[in-house]
Amino acid sequence: MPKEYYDHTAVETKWQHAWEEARLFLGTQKKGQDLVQKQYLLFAFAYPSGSGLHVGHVESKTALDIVARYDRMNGKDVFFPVGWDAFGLPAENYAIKTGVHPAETTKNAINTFRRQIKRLGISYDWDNEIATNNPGYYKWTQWIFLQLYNKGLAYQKDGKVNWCPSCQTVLANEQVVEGLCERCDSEVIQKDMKQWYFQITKYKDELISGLDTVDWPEPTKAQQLNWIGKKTGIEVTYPIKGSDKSITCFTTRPDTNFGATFVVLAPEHSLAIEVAQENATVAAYLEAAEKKTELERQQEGKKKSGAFTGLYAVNPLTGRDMPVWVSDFVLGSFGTGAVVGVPAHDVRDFQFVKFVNLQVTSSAEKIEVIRVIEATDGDRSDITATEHVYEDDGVIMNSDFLDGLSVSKAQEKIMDHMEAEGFGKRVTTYRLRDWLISRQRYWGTPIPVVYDPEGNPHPVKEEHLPWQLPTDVDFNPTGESPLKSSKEFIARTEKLYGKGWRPEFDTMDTFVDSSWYYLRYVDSRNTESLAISEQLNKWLPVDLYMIGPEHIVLHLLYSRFFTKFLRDEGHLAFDEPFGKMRHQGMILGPDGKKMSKSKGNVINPDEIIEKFGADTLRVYEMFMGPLEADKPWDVRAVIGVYKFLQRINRLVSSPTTTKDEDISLTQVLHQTLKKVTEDIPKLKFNTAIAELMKLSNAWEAAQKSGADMTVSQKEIVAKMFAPFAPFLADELYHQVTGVADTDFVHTSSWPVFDPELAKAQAVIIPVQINGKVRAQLEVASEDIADEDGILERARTTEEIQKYLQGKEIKKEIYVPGKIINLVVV
RNA sequence: GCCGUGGUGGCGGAAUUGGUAGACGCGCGAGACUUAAAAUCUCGUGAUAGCAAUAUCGUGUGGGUUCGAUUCCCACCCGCGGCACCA
Repeated sequence: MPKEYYDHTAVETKWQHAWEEARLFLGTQKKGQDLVQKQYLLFAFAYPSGSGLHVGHVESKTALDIVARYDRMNGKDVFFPVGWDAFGLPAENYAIKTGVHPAETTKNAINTFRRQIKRLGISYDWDNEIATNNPGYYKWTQWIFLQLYNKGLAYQKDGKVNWCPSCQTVLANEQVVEGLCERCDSEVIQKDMKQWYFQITKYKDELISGLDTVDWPEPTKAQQLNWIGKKTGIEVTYPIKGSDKSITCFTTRPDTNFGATFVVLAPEHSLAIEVAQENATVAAYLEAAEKKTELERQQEGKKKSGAFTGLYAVNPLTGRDMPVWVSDFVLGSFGTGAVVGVPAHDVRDFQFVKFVNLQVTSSAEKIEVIRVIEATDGDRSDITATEHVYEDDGVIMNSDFLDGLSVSKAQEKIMDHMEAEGFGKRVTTYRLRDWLISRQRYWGTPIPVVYDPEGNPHPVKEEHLPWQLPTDVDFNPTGESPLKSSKEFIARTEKLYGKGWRPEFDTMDTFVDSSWYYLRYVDSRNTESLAISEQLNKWLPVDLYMIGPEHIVLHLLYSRFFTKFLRDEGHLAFDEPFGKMRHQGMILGPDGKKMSKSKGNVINPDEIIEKFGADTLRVYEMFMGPLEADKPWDVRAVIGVYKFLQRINRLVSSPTTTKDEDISLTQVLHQTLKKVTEDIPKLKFNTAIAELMKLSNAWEAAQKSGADMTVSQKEIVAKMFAPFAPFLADELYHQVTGVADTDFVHTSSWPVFDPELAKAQAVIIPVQINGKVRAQLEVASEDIADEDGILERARTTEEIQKYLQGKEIKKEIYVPGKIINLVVV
């Protein structure tokens, strides 16, 4: 490094230690104290992975740290805690591979993360650090379980669960990705087990309505809504011809029911199973369908298959006989497990008809396609190809008393009619299912339940909490819960509850741990309660939550459920845990692809810090682009930021050559201050940094002509850098002001810009002829309202005159302060 | 297939209640300093044509609205993320 460069390592370690020594950002819980203006900033609970901090962590942590430092300088009470989502499968899998105990792995990983984060200069309040594997924490995870249990919201249920043969554990439906295990990509099979569930569905309607009260990105809300999946539709009952039986189908499009021409049962439907007793074709089909995995059924989605039951259902609207088929494109778990087919207005139905009509021999068995909606372009032609299937809005036709109505009006009318005639019943369905929390794993919070000798579950007594995770455990997978191998665990249970009693051997889904951590922070060392109400209601809800898009559905939904439950229990006085939420984008490798070890495109933050310093890493990542966008890493651009910080250091720390302000430089300074002040709360860090770069350019130019900033102006510059490059900023602040090393730029107050100085002095107004810029007018800012005068000037400008020769001005447009357009012919 | 989201120079990006497209940075080119290099500084840098002034084109593609469109409307193409054939 050249001599004139400041030594980033020396500067950064110096201030890191000075802040630590001064306990600068600690003790912010403020128990028993009033708050000026609270600002609870929360970073998504991080899993301390063995590979250490990732540049993606750096991005979101830095973004929040900028807000934290800025808000503190603006006099707010900032609460910015940190903790670890420390239970989880990776540590257990690592233990299985290497024999190193998960507790050991986790401790080491946390130490690494802690060191890296401190080196980055994130101004966390480490006093409140928590980790979910700490008994002092999971005591309260278990306590919440007991509260849910007492209210009947934690219950056991038998049923098919997703079983991952590799992880040897059960997965929630939500954790199965395209039939594969979310974590290890093994194919998931179905298995019967007794499991613990939380009844999140109790809150389904409030989980919907609460979204109206939070400041979240709209697409995030939409994803939550889709996940909950509230749908209003109608169950229509069709009698079966020549029988006293009937089939009930659920549909959201009853408006198309005059075009219904067939019915399909899921292979799991009871009637299908009944028919299979005497119909060999159907029996064979059911057998084949049962063998298919969820994945196969998905993959074969477009390739329809099925078997005819020989039955006909009667459409009461038309009197038409509708053949009843069995097909696995209909899901047994959704609606009623039976669907009425309208091939003209549903692509899947049309494809099924195509399959059937190729299959059957007699034309009487072929299924008809009847159009009942006229397209918005007036198209009423027959539907003969998949591309013509019309699923959109339009005008109803071929539908007796519905003809001429819009889709939505027809839906209301037909549902009224079906209910009045007694063959339909309006129903609301939800996609959301209860939350399966049992895991047959070691490295998690033990479920606080014991079983009496008859096998009946009983909650662990509260005085026995924390119900400790045993350590004498063989965590190698055997297909059974690892906790079964602990002698201590069983002995403990018998000692406390009696001979023949057994503990629950399953642990909880780690999503349970992370569904309430934001509550614990505000009173993190409390041994009597999960946190006292006064602290909870003082700090929460969270004012800014920064999480990656991968947590949009599950974590948020579960956290919101816990918050609502604890509110109902009287512990919380708010309904939603996270007021404002924003997402950071992904930092991609230099090749524009997602970073991964296998692609070899991973950028290690430690290396960047060593070469260029934490300030450079921070400023670079903030300068890459908008926070929420995915951005590729550019190795060379990092150096550009490094040089920029070196230049700022040079400019601020060089001897001040003037006492008098240079007015134009002062104006630029205040314009910069205005922009930075406005951009930080909007999280528009990339443009704020661009503005600071412009300032350094203007400053350098001013120096060449003999001008300089005054000492107090340099102080403003140092303060503006404090949120972005906190180490350099403190170094410069001390150089400029000469304050003692026990004072810090981070405890100084944010400078206030002068609106007069920040205002542009003169406005450049482009003059267009027929929309093309031909000249520019410089107009003093006090004159911009003078429309006539400005238009006159525009017309008489020399460059404009030549375009007006022999032409007539048809129209003159003046947008004050923005543009002039002369329309000529 | 469905849902969401995005597409702007060689690259990252800036600018949208419709008003000079390309701020800022990277890269590249030329120059200054230097024995030389590094570092630093200066100038230039959307494309095409031209010595130049300048002209024309230009924000994924094709239309439309408008005095004026990256921004609004319609259709389409491509990338990314998510997914549950959800009736």
